[in-house]
Amino acid sequence: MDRPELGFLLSRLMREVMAREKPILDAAGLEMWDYAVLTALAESDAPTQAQLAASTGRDKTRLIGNLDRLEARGMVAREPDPADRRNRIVSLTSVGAKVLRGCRDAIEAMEAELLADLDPADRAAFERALTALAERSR
Amino acid sequence: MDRPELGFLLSRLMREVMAREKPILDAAGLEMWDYAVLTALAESDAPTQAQLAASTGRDKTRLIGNLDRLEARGMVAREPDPADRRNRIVSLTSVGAKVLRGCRDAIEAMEAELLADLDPADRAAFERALTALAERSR
DNA sequence: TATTGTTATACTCTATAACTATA
DNA sequence: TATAGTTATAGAGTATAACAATA
Repeated sequence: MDRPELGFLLSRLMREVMAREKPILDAAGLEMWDYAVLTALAESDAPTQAQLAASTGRDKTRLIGNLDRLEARGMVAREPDPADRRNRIVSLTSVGAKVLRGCRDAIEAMEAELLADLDPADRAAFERALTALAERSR
Repeated sequence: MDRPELGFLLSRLMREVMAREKPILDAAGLEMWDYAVLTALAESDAPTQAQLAASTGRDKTRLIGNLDRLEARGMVAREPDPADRRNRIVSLTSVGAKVLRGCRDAIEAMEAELLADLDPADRAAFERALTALAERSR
């Protein structure tokens, strides 16, 4: 039979990674999307919610529920932009940054373990190629 | 900021691959899951539907709709196992094999194009590592 | 009684379209 | 009127549990 396809291999690996991330996020009381939002905000504040939705790939209406929960728990702040009060500037709070840091560390450790058995050269090439390929979907 | 995470990169790439596969499958009138089922059956007939569900990662009840459609279009056959008539042996028909072959060729071409820009050594390492990693999720 | 396949029900997630407040 | 955010509605996808046939 033929070599397995990229989509097949990726979905398999994706399932594995998500399964290993889930207990980490559960422990922090975060959903997968909450985590994606916090990660995006760690890079820089979002000038509008619509922009945050676009940058995370989340639907703008569904993003609201995540922000509501994260704001209620003090992890993000939403403030009206003084220049145009229709916009809400979304930012990470120190609490959010701390929670994010904890998850990120645990996830990095999980990834290191997942990749540990690979030949070091293969591993570097894998990360390089994956980064380059992921760039395409912009 | 930190290096992007595996999950982030994988989901990005996954989205790109799926976007590129969609028009190919649309042209054949197949859903993503139909294609996964045909692919699994190409390797070998499924002795039971439950087993086919397990091997494709699909829910056993939702598999039924896919099989209904594929059977109606003559792409798969369901016959009761003479040894235990509760079981349905699912097999690929010649029509199904032909449709599958067409999609597979188109998808392989799409993948080749997607990977074309990579350094050849990186590409080989990427495929090797991805295959090894996907193996873990069994 | 236990198991395979099927159907039915409820639940979650997603997408679309109204609504409000600002401009 | 146009846009950002919100809410409400409808649709697709998923999971769970009941059902029929066979063992």
